[in-house]
Amino acid sequence: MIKKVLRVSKKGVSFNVILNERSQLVLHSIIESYIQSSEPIGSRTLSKSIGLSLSPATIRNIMSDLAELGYLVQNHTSAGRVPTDKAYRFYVNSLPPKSRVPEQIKQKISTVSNEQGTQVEEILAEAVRKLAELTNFASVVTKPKTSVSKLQRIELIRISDDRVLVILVTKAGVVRDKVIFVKESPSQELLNSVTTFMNEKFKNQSMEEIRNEIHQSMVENHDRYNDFLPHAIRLGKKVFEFDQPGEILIDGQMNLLLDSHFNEQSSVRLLIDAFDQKSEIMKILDDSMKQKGVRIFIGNENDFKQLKGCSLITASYRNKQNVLGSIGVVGPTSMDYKMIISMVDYTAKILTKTISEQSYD
Amino acid sequence: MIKKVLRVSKKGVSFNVILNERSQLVLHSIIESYIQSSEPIGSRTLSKSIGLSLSPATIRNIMSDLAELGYLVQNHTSAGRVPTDKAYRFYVNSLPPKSRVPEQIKQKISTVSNEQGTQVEEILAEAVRKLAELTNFASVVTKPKTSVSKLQRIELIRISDDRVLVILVTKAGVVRDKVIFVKESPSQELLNSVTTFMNEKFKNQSMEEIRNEIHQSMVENHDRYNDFLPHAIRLGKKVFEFDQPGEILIDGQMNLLLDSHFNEQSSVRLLIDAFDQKSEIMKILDDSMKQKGVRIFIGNENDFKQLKGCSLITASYRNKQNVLGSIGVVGPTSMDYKMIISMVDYTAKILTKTISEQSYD
DNA sequence: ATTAGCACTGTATAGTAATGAGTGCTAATT
DNA sequence: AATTAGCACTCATTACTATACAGTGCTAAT
Repeated sequence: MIKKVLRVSKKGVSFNVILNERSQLVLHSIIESYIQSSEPIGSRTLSKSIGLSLSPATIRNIMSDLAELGYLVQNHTSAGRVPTDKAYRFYVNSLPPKSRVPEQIKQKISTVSNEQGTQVEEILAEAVRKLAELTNFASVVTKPKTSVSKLQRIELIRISDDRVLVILVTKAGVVRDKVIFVKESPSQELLNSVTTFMNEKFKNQSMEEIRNEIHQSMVENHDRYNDFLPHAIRLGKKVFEFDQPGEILIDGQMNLLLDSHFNEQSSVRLLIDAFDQKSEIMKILDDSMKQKGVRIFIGNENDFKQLKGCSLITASYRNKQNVLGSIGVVGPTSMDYKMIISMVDYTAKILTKTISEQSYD
Repeated sequence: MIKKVLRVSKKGVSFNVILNERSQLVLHSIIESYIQSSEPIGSRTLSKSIGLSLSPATIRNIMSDLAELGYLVQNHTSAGRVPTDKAYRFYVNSLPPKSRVPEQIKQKISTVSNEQGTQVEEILAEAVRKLAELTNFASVVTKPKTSVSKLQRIELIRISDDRVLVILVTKAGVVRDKVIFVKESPSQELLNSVTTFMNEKFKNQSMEEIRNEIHQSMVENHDRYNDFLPHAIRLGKKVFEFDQPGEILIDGQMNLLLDSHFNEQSSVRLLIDAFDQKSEIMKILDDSMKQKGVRIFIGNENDFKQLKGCSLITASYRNKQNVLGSIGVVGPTSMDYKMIISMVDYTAKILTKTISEQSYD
């Protein structure tokens, strides 16, 4: 027992040792093998498959060390060892920053609709579906945040005495509609004036900014203007209260249920609930928007218990001006990271390209 | 062998005999018991639980007859018998036309949003979710058909040189938007004229009618009018090409995967595919729109193989004028029909009520 | 027409033994 | 000092057997 700890601790000062090259290689091999087969690999087989000519016994020693450092666990005494989240983290960190996407995969992803006139939401739906299909896991995408998105056009349409239909078009090409209820029963003429006014005033501002500005106006200009403005402001307030929760598209949850890694345990229920709630997943995705490139969340790294045993690979997509949202894949921690990462990355790029072309500017 | 057939055939002329009362009662009991426990019931247990005092042996004889008539099957020699689709059909037909919905269930369903300003689609989403949750099966609803729905308002908005945003609002309260591409780069003034024109002309007509009328106009008025009309017509044509496929919302597919009736067999894959395709399910739902009240499709009755082992309970919902769509539940053939039927029925009614209130007229 | 009784069938369950993959440790080897 | 061979041990998996049991079908008795 003590002997082993010594053997390892000799390599460095701290116990959180940087593994020597050989250990790294062994760990790497174990992980890749496990990713491929989903089965623990034994010392003998590994000794053959690995490049170095090491005897099973040596490998066993190394594995024992790795276990002690928390990279591997043993489900029961006589079973092979299985990588931990820590191991996967080590693995993805050691991965080359860019790996090539196989040409055929590229093609399949590229077919994400570049037809003219496709709505952003449809594009997202298609992307997320493709991703789920290709990876055989679940895939997730956030819709463009209206709050950061800039206003392209607003329209108010009277549809009945007490109802006004509001249409917001953002620069990102997202159309959003909502019926608001009003007591004043405004005429279409009034609405038209308000519309023109708003389109002038709020041109090129983000929803967030507009909302703030309206809030300001309500405080400052209270009862100071003519008959028209209060109307406009009151309407405007309602209009920009546009806050939809759960703006997220999911596809391929089924894949997870059918995946051998999950259907054994009853943890599936939890996972489903996680998808149902959306909010937690949303949080992670939002988080990943703040950063460029691919982000990887492994197992318990996100302190969201329900995703135990899952990894999340995400990448953000944007248009010419803004980061709009992020798209990702949820799968077992033992997923094929190389492949999934490159797929997500590539899909996000295609999304960015397609949506930029559709944007209004 | 022959003896048994005789015993049965004596009761009536044809072999598709109307069961005598006692046989009906036995069959009924078997089915209800199976629905409850999902396990084949033996002659002894049945003999006790059933009201009539019949010995197991007699029951066995009756069961044997029922089997021969195709109401029951035996999975293996020494197993109890299990109801067939035919049995379920018999069962639901014998059910009283209306059964009460338990008060607490009513309450849960009733909470389907009656807030003002909720969009129809959100209402549907909520209903279908509730239904899935309460039944623990999958639930399905078709969105209101735009084609039969009457036009409330149309709006054309220029958002860039070559793009026009079309907003259609139907009387049912459904808002639909689409970006169409135009070569002529029409001014907003022109669009406004077209809008006014269309709103006048097509008031209170169904989409279907409008489409036809436009088609007519194109043939008849070819080049005969002033500068404006051709524009309008050409635009109009594009506008009313609005034909979205797969207008269907699904919830609770997961429930089916987790249901003991399905996760054994690999037929789950098929079921999932069925949901993915949507078109077949759509067909059944559309079918059920044509008829009032609750409809029930048991197992292979719909000649749609993928739904083997499933039953579908549907009911249509409407607004004041039209039947708009239908909502339903998909579950195993051994579902609790009484309960599910009343739930679907009640939900459809609530939907009708809620949507009627939201409709514009 | 109904029922009691008995033989028969096929599933499910538990217990047992054999197999085998894998480890941990010790002693020998390099 | 690091590596390796060898051996004992553990534990999951599999196959096999025996037993129990739920249920039927048939025949003969009521």
